[in-house]
Amino acid sequence: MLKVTTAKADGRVVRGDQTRRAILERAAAIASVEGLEGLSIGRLAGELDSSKSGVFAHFGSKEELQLATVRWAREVFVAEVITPALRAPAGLRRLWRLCEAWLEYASRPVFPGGCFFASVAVEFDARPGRVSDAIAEAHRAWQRYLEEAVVRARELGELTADADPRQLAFELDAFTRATQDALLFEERSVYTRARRAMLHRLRALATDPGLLPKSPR
Amino acid sequence: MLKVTTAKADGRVVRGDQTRRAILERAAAIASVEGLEGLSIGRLAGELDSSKSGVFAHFGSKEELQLATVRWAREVFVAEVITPALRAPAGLRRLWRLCEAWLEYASRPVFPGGCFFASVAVEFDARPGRVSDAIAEAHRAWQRYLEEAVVRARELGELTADADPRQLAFELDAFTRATQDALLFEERSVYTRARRAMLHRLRALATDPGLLPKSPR
DNA sequence: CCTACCGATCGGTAGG
DNA sequence: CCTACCGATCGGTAGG
Repeated sequence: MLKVTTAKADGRVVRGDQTRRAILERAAAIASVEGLEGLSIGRLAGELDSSKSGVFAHFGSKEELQLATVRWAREVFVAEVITPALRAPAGLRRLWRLCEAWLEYASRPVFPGGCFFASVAVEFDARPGRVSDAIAEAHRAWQRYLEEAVVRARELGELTADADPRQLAFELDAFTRATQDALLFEERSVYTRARRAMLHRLRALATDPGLLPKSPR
Repeated sequence: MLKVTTAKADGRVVRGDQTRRAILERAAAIASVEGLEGLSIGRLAGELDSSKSGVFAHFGSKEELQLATVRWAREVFVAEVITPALRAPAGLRRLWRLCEAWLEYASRPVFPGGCFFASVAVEFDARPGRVSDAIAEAHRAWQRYLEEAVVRARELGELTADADPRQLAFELDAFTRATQDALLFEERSVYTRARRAMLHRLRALATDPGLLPKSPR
């Protein structure tokens, strides 16, 4: 107990947290390219100029490292996509900003392998276990968030009453994920294509298309 | 040379081909779940009650095994999706059969991990090399095939002139791939959702909606 | 096709 | 946080 206090006092806990964050940042980047199974503790240590056991000690098992990486990526996703969209007024404009923020997040790219969740969701979709569950939960949360944004836009009368929130969220999500091809083909035009598809779909259901951008970029 | 002839005569080459096909069938099934990197020669041998070197000898390297598996999966895809659609008359009906055959292929499922190409395309999208190239080429061929089906339907006057083939192919392909969620969430309703999305999109562009199925199933 | 092996790397542990 | 190690498994080879 005294030791913990001492550790805090001399900054060791703070340094430990910074190291942990540095590990997770690198882990998420690697996993977006190589997958969460392809992510190895030895390689991670090598890239961070640390020892294997030094990395290992922060998590206790590979599965815990994977789970912590999923949680970290989720925080990045919220900061990059959800938070920026909250600056737009609720309703259709926020729904659109959500779509646009996703495109920016995927195309910048924030993770070198494109959207972290698009990559690992496919990797774990046919595997059982806690990591798969955590990925599925994060993915579902994003789809629910999109769906709720549709519901809100409809409540505000900015989408027609016959817009099916679950169906529309599915379609918008499908367009975002299809942009993963940009990496495989090294062709960025797919982001424009996704943007056009989303805009076209929303325009058809909008009561006031003026709330959406004018031209397909 | 004489030896080769003898081998043919006593059926060894035929048996070799059968073994090779059995290996590739299993390899494609494993890879759709674990990925083409997660596919190991040792595990493959174990599942086939063979020895590691017995499997290895058929391909010479892991990369050649991966390439042969991609070619095999491509043949399966053609037999399951392209060939059935050719029974429909050219134009909008064939385009629709193509979409429907894809849904059946993915949902049956032909591969335990869903669509083989949807799985490995994401796995290899940020990696260089021959395997990635082969996957990209197969994926592109499917998109081109969809696009050509759109062009043909438009030439026959069954789709309006303003239907953009590349854009429409992108959107239909996006809906097919979003069905991969069915495995992650263990929820088959996503196939119905994809079907509805495709049908809705095609109806809006069809000059005679009577060529498409009446009700969204 | 087999057994028997190679060096490298994996996740994880012991002891400090 | 480190070095040094464990058994298991990887892709690949030798020799038959």
